[in-house]
This record gives sequence, C-alpha cells and structure tokens, in this order.
Amino acid sequence: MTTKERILKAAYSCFSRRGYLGTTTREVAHLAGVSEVTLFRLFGSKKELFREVLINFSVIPDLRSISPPNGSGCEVLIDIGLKIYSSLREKKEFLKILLSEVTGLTGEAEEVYVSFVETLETLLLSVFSSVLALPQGELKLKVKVFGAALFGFFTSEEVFQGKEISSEEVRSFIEVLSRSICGGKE
Amino acid sequence: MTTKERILKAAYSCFSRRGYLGTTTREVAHLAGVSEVTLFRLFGSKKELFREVLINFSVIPDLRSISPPNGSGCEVLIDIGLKIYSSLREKKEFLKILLSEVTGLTGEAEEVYVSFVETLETLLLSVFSSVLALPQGELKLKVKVFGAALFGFFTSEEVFQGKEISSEEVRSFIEVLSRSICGGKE
DNA sequence: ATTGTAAGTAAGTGGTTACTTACATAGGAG
DNA sequence: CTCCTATGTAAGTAACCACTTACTTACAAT
Repeated sequence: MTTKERILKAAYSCFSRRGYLGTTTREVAHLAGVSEVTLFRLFGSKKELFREVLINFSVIPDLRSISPPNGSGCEVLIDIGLKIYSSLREKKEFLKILLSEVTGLTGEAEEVYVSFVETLETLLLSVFSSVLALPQGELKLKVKVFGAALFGFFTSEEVFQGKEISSEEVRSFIEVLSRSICGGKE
Repeated sequence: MTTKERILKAAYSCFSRRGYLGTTTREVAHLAGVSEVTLFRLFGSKKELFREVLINFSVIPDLRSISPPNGSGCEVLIDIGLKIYSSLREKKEFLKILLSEVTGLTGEAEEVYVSFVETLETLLLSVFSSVLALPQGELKLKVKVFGAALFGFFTSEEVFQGKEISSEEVRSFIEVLSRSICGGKE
C-alpha cells in the first residue's frame, strides 16, 4: 500500500467517525503512520483530501457495476434489493460521511449525493421496467417507494442507529417490500 | 419573545445550516441580536445550548400528539402517512441537525434518534394493528417497510437534496406506498 | 559518486474559538 | 432613592488547527 493510499484509508476512517470538521489532519496523519507534513505534501489541503476520499471510496461505481438480474416477477426485485443492500453495507462509512456532510459543506457533498440517487433510481427503473408492465409514471413512483424503503431502512438502522442487521432480517424486509410492490402476487 | 427564546431560535437556525462544529457561538449571538456574553450567561456552554435546542424543537412531541385516525383499510394508512409527513416537514431543521450529528457526537444525538424511531414505529403499529388482521411479526415488518419508505423519501428528497416536494407528489407517493402495503386492495 | 525522490523532524505562523473577567448601564420594584 | 436583575462592552486567555518553512535523512537510479 502506497503512502497516499494509507493516508486515504486513515482519512476515510476518521471522517466517517468524527465528520469533516471533527477530524484533524494530525489525527489522520498519525493513524496513517506518516507525518503531517507528508499529508500536506501529497494532498495540498484538508478539503482536497476530503474530495479524494469521496471519490476513492464512493459507492456509486459499486451500484453501476450491478448487473440487472433476469428472471420473472417478484424474485427479481428481491434479488436486486439484496444486491443493492449489500453494496450499501459494504460502503457504510462512505455513506456516513456523505450523509453527515451533505447538508453543511458547500454543495461539495450534495452533488455526490444527487448523483448517488440518480444512479440508484436508474438501476431500479431498468429492473422494474423489465418486470412490471406499467406506464412510465407509475413505474417511477414504484421505484421511488422501493428505493426510499431500502435506503431508509439501511440508513435508519445501520447508519444512524449503528445496528448490525442480520442477513435474515434484511432478507425478510426486502421480501415483504418486494411482494408489496409486486402487488402481493407470488 | 424572551432573550433565551431568541437565542434558542437563532441557534436552531445556525445548527441546522452549518452543523454543530460549523456553528460559532458568536454567529448565534449575532443572529439573536444579543452579546456573546449573554449567551454564555444563559446557557453556560455551547454543548448545553445544543442540548436545549434538541429538546426545544424536537419532532417527537408532534408525533406523539398525532391521533391515530379511525376508518377502514388503505385510507387510514394514507391518512396517517400524510400526518406524519407533515410533522416531519414542519421540523425539517430539527431532523437536519439530528441526522448530521447522530453519527459524530457522543451519543448525545443518537439517543434522541433512537427515541424518534421508537415513537414513529409505535404510532404506526397502533394504526396498522387496527387495520390489518395479521400476526404481530408480519405487522411489525410492514410497519418497518412503511416507516422506512416514508422516512427515506422525506430525508432523501427534502433533507439531503434540499428539494421542496409538492403536496401532490407527497400524496402520490404515500398513496402508492399505502396501497402496496395494504395488498393492492382499495 | 552524484543526483533525485520520498519521507521525516522541528519549529513556527496566523487565525479562530469557546469561554472568562471586570466593569458599566439601564430599568423596574420596593 | 436604592437595590436587583438583565444586559452590554472591552479585553483577554488558553487552546487548537490548518498549513508553512527550513533543514535533514534514507535510498534508489544513473
């Protein structure tokens, strides 16, 4: 692991635990096992380091790399739900950072957030349109409901309350959600 | 409005826009039109001011004061959904503060958040159990789905993206959600 | 052997911030 | 009139923090 990577990883950890303002460059450098001077030589400023962290650990590429499952009916929704959920969980720290800074910082994080939502909804829409024969408008509403429920559940339980939700619980949640959206039919 | 109230209101505004660490006591005092010394005389410390803001502007009492509607089927879910959503919206700033500080600060905000979720789910459970004849386990899952979708939609759109969602859009969302949960039956 | 690169150490700079101290003022209650 | 309470002004303190400067060290390539 290069020095730059070690610093990025340390910054990722600090920012997710303490937030941008709560993190000191000294702390990051210490955690990375380098001197503070090195940090500034490699990244220029704290803000730039933050930007690079957001780019480096973004969940967006993970979402983009999900291949829409093929199959029929409800099962497909469950499948995509599980895949998305596991991506979110793998990047929980990234989402922590994003959500705690999105309201405060200068639109820096807000852009990233908007792009995250777009990516998520695009993915869902492609799956939904292959499974449900409905007009675009209704489809988009269902995508919103599905996406909001998935995202709301994850953030509320795992990000904000810090719980570790078991796979079974996640599966139950996603099954109930998917069946509801499908119209109750199995 | 007493001096204390003016300071509380100013602090509420600052904290919600800039976060706890991003807010300076000087800024709060200036916005409240009082001297910084007065602020410290009345609140002792910035942390204590923050605590009082969380108590003073909490959405939890609003949720508790919602009376579970009576009626039948889906309409009741739509009704409670709309009521909850309008409470959340009225206290958007409070939720901004809560969500941006819940991961960072010393569990201060986390307790409040947990209590918020409990209140919300208790309210929903009481409504759901009067409308849907289902075993407790399934009921709780449906409450989770409903609550997560409502909360996820609100936070994602209004808090994190800063959008102002129109009443019609909110209503459409809640109708689709409620009908899905009810099992599609009107 | 020389040079270049990546890193460290030490020391500081300039600015900010929460919070304090000391003293003044203005208005109402007794 | 006199005290009390609420507030203000001015000045300062101690700590912290992002970031810089100047110089050094270690090592690898040429």
